[in-house]
Amino acid sequence: MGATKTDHFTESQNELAVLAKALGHPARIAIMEYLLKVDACICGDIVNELPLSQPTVSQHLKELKNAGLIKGSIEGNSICYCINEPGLEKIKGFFQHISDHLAKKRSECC
Amino acid sequence: MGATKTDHFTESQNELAVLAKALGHPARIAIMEYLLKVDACICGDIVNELPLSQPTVSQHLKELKNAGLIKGSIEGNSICYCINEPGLEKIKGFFQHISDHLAKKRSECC
DNA sequence: TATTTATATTGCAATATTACGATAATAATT
DNA sequence: AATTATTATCGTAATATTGCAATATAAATA
Repeated sequence: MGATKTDHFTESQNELAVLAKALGHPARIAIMEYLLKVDACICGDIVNELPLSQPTVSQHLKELKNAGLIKGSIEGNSICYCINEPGLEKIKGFFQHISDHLAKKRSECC
Repeated sequence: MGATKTDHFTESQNELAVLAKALGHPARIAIMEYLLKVDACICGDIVNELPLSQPTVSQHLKELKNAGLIKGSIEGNSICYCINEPGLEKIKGFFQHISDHLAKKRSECC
């Protein structure tokens, strides 16, 4: 055991879980916030912003990229990272949906 | 190693990471969706809805509760679970914030 | 072409997560 | 009081994640 039973859940559920999981680490939240703060593509000084080694940061960036939350394009000998909107909209939509639903039904529960 | 360096990040970053991590499993997404679908407190048939054993589901419910995404109150000999709005609003706010910010700056990036 | 700069990959140790059988705990019912 | 129903906890095996040193890769520059 130890492996998630992904094939027992819907594609949508797995997809949302992948997105949420990618954000389930403070370093990756910090990366997203930093990319947002600088208001543009940022070419690699993310390592200086975080209290983690270069290989570790690189790994976190890879996970965010795999999940579709950021994208990186080669820019000379450095890499330009920025937020990938479609991925973000997908997970935002999930919370919006829940929130809208709750607004209608608030009184019935607990 | 293997332990997250939580003390190197802000409280807000850690808090968001905890919420996102709690949703980083398809079973826990499925639980949230189910609680939403039934429109009310649900007394324990979550186990029947999921392709997982009772102890495993109980563990997932505990994680969602610890993260503040659901709440459970004792109702006779069963337990009434439902979505905890404040936790949900917190993580929704994070995505809303990013989304709003991106809407303004879209043209500058990538 | 050698060197520097920037990022990725590999390998490994420490720790965390996932899943479930067995069992415990609690309250309702008989 | 014994039984049943419902949920939680313990113990444990399998797998995943986290973090970093060492190393590799790739592009710019001297």
